[in-house]
Amino acid sequence: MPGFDVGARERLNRERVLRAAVSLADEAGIAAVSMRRLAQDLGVVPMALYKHVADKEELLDGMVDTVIAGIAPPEPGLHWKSAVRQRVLAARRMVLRHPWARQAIESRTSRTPTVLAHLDSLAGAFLAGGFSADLTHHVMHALGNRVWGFSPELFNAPGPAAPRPPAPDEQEATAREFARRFPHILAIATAATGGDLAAVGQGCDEQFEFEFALDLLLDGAERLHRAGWRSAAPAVP
Amino acid sequence: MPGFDVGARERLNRERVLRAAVSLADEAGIAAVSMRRLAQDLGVVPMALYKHVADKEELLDGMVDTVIAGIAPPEPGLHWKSAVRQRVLAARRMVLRHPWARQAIESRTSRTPTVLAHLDSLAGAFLAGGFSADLTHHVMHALGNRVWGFSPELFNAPGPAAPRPPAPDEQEATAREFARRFPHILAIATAATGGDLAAVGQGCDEQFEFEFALDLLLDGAERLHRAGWRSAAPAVP
DNA sequence: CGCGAAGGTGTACGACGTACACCTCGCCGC
DNA sequence: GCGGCGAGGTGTACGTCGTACACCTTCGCG
Repeated sequence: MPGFDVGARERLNRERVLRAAVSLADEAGIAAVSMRRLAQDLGVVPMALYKHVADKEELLDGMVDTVIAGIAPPEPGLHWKSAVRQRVLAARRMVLRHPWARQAIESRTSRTPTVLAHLDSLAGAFLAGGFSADLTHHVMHALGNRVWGFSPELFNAPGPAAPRPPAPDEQEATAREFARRFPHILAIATAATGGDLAAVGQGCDEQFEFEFALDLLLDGAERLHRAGWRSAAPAVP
Repeated sequence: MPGFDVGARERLNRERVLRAAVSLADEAGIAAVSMRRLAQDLGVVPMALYKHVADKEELLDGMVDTVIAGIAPPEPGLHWKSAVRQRVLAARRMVLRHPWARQAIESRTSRTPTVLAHLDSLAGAFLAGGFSADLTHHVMHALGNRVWGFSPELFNAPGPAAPRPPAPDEQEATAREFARRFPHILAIATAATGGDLAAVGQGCDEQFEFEFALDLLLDGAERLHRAGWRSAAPAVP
């Protein structure tokens, strides 16, 4: 009965594919995003996706694009530092909503217009604040991945599940061994918990670390800017 | 004829496996490192590798370990800043020798003893310089991936080959469009080449960017240290 | 009404990681 | 010498992946 299929799914298009992929990644992790699984979620045969997306790489690019496009622009008329800060923290909120985005962004190689637009907006804030293009360039590099709202996890990034919970006695032995081999790590890890040794395992306040680093960099930028920083002149013509 | 196979390959062991994997990655890229291909290089059947390595994850961990273990420690008795700088730049030389290491490190989730030893040594330099554990902790986070000798590539990381060389006329149109949509990017990209528009495509001086960021962070750290920085005290007991 | 293109299908191929059962040494105490 | 035992290497097989290619269906438009 053609024309009668009540629940007939509407046609696919690029946007529906990307949104489904983002949802799938949100719910089941980026590793679960395979062409086959995604097609299944869309009630369609795997090869159908290839009519809307060149290949899996482009799918990932599109997913990253989709979430980056949702980063809120800062209010207009802000001081450059606040503008940058707002935009970066907005990016961070996005990354916290889509934890897979961190890894996806890191693995992307091409720079799509959406990605460029974000970078452009950030660069624009510095330039509007009177920074030289030169200094802006270097400061953006100094920010690094923080422009995407994340910084690398230096210490713990335990996967879905920790390998195994050790027995209490061997845990004690392990801790002693750790303290002997990596005393400085122990010192700074303990510092993060205010001296509470037992709390060391839980990692640190990521948000604080992120803002600490962001401010360190922005303050450094401000100091250079005020000091009239310019890159060493190349050989004069 | 047992006992007669003149060129009999000696037995495998974990180290031989890891070294072969590193060589393979050096020569053919990290994507070429599959259990099957690696086994072939070693003249052995794929499953043989599993007697020396639990699974592919552990292989990658081992490869990262192998190269990190080769990072030169800084000379003793250095000022903290020089010590950190030397060790980080040594890490960078390692990453430049093994370009795949960047991606591999980023994708690793577990922190092996070798990895911890590197971090510990770095933390130790700050602490020996009189930094509080607290400040050291935050500064290490601020350094982020730079402790491994790389910073994220904000702009170009073209894969093995650029997608395709556009015809000159459409290139001109593309450039005009780019300038219209991303004026700030254009400004800072041009700055990096000293105003040479034609040279924009080649990216920037990565080494310079790396050291710029590193120094920005280290100088910021030094300023905080000298100012007697301490994290906001938690509610007093 | 008919046709061309856009969108969806079915089948198939060659990778990949790795579970599991097996074989084959080399070394050990006897 | 000898029996056996454990570490190391093998063979086969399964399920998953991305995607090439030929095909069919549906829709919009002249």
